[in-house]
Amino acid sequence: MVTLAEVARHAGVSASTVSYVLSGKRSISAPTRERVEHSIKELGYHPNAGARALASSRSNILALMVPLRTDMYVPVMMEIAIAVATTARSHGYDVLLLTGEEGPAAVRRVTGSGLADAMIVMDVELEDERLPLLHAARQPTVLIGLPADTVGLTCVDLDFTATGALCAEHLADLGHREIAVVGEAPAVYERHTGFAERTLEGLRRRAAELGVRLLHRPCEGSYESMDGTLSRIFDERPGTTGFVVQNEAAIDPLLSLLRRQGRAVPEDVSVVAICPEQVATQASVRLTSVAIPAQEMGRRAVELAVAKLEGEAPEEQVTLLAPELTVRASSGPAPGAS
Amino acid sequence: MVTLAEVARHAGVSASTVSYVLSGKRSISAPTRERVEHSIKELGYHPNAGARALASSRSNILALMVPLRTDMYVPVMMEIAIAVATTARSHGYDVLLLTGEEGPAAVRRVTGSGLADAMIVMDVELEDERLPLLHAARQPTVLIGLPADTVGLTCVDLDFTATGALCAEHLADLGHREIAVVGEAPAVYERHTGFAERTLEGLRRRAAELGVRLLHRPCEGSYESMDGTLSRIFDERPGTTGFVVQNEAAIDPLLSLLRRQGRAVPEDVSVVAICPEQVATQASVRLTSVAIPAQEMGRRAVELAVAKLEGEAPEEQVTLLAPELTVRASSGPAPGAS
DNA sequence: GAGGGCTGTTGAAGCGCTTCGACAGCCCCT
DNA sequence: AGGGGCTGTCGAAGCGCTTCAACAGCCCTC
Repeated sequence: MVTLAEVARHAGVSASTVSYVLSGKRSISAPTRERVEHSIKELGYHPNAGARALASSRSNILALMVPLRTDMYVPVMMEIAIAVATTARSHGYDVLLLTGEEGPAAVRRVTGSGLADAMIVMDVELEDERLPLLHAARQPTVLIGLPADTVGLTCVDLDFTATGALCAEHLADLGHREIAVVGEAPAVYERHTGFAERTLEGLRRRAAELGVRLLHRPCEGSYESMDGTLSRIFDERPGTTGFVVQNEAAIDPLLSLLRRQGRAVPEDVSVVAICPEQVATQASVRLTSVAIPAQEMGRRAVELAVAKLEGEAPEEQVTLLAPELTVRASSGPAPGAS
Repeated sequence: MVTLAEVARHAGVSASTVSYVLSGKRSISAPTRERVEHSIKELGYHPNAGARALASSRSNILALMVPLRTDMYVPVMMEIAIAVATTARSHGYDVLLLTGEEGPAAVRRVTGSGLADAMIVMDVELEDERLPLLHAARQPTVLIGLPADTVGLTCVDLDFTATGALCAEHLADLGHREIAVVGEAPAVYERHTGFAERTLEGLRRRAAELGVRLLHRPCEGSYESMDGTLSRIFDERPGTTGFVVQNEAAIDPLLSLLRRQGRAVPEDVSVVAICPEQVATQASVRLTSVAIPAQEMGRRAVELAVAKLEGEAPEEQVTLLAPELTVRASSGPAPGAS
């Protein structure tokens, strides 16, 4: 284990000089710097993380809380997590992975121990029980998702209200008068995850403005439950010609079932999905969709966290990413529309 | 920020006593222990992670390297990662998330800085460039996956050779004489990921033993590429009645395409999948499958890492989990078989 | 030519914890 | 009654790094 002191001795300078070469917090003459850098390389020196953290009260670690449950949007979560890790690295931070399992206790542990410099919290519920703790924490926090009350919080999310509105609008423009929304699993609504409710609100409001009828049904991601949900939708609203799908696991089942029922997409029914690009382009029909910008969300979250750590960001800041709808092969004019 | 010293003062004992109460490394009388514990609670004390790591040269952190690419088995990765995080916590460790992006550099950084006490590496290639570094590292390492040479390494993986054999056997038992294997994406084979090659080897060997013809085709997870692959399979081997699918993203497209072609599952063709249970049970046909025990793999990896840290595990140890094939609705007797 | 302001470097004081060796007091044995 | 072995507690020495105050030497300026 090579230490700073050994590097200093090897380079014929003091320990503090080596430290300053490393951190760049003081100017060091070129010859000295080179000598030190050479010694570092020659000895294979790596600063000890614990000692650094202790002396500087900075761990250079960002904590990321991911939901424990794997009942929803797994690929999205993974993509965000990877974007967070990658972006964090590019700013010199490592990422600590916390599962939601411990809940508020994890927040207490991490903020109390100084394990991480900042926290990024995913899968925020409207009245999330971690919020009070996060407010009280010394460390800056960034939420991916929007709680009910955002006072004093930094949040990043797709603008799901606008997303819902955009989907409603697209289908209405194509002449569809009866739209069915295949929502997330019931559990998602029960735990009051903001994005599901906001999407629905956006859909409802815009649909009402445009005089379109809307029917919302939560749905699990399985083929079976999609089958049941679909039957019930057509029983209740036989005139349904437009679908908005939010549960990405339900997309394949839906397309498959529609085909089996002899309903052609997009000739008989149009489908708009809210899902990552990859899912939209890999489905059996290339899907008209609003992309979930997972990477962008992860990246922004890290950048906000880093900015807050450097004191360059305001306490309260809600970043809503504007949704973009890409028209592909799954949506078209409503049958019988002029 | 409450420190150990403050707790000690509050409890009227010395700092070392508090430390020993916390670690349990020396016996402390009940009254003293209670007094200290009370003070800890009252002051809301949390030990400082950096100071701990410095003094004890233990960070209580496990590093987990996940692959950067999201081109394969994302849900499996996520499940493993979550199992790792959960199990680690139950042993008092936190998990540092590293992406494969940095490659060997990440290994160097983590082992050099003492950031983590041990490493768990996923997505190991047959001749992985990180292996030499891991061998040289002070920290114990556990691989999830098998490289070509396992000398001196601790590895956990599903026994993919046996998995392949099991699939071949199941279909052969049902009377299928021509089997097609829908493999992983070509890129997976190009980078020589062990599990794909081992599965194939198991399939081939057992198929040969049982006198069954085998055709292997790599395949991307998209509907389109599955379409192409399927046509080519039936062009080349019109008598194909059995399928083994390894790329879980190809499962839905395959079932969907077979249905569209008027081939009934399992009456006309049988399908066996290698995938997580959830995928098998949620598909449009409940799939006969060999489960990928993601949770089990994550859990075992952590337990091995912890055992090595406590000096209770041998240096070299390859744990191959026995595959289990569950018969569901997608496989049946070959048409025309007696 | 003296004073003031830079620049580059240093020594030393911690950061908060673990852990080793020491030791006080007690019980038990002979 | 005295010695040996426990048990429970303490003091102090670091762990390897950051950072502050101090200062030596230099160039400029008036």
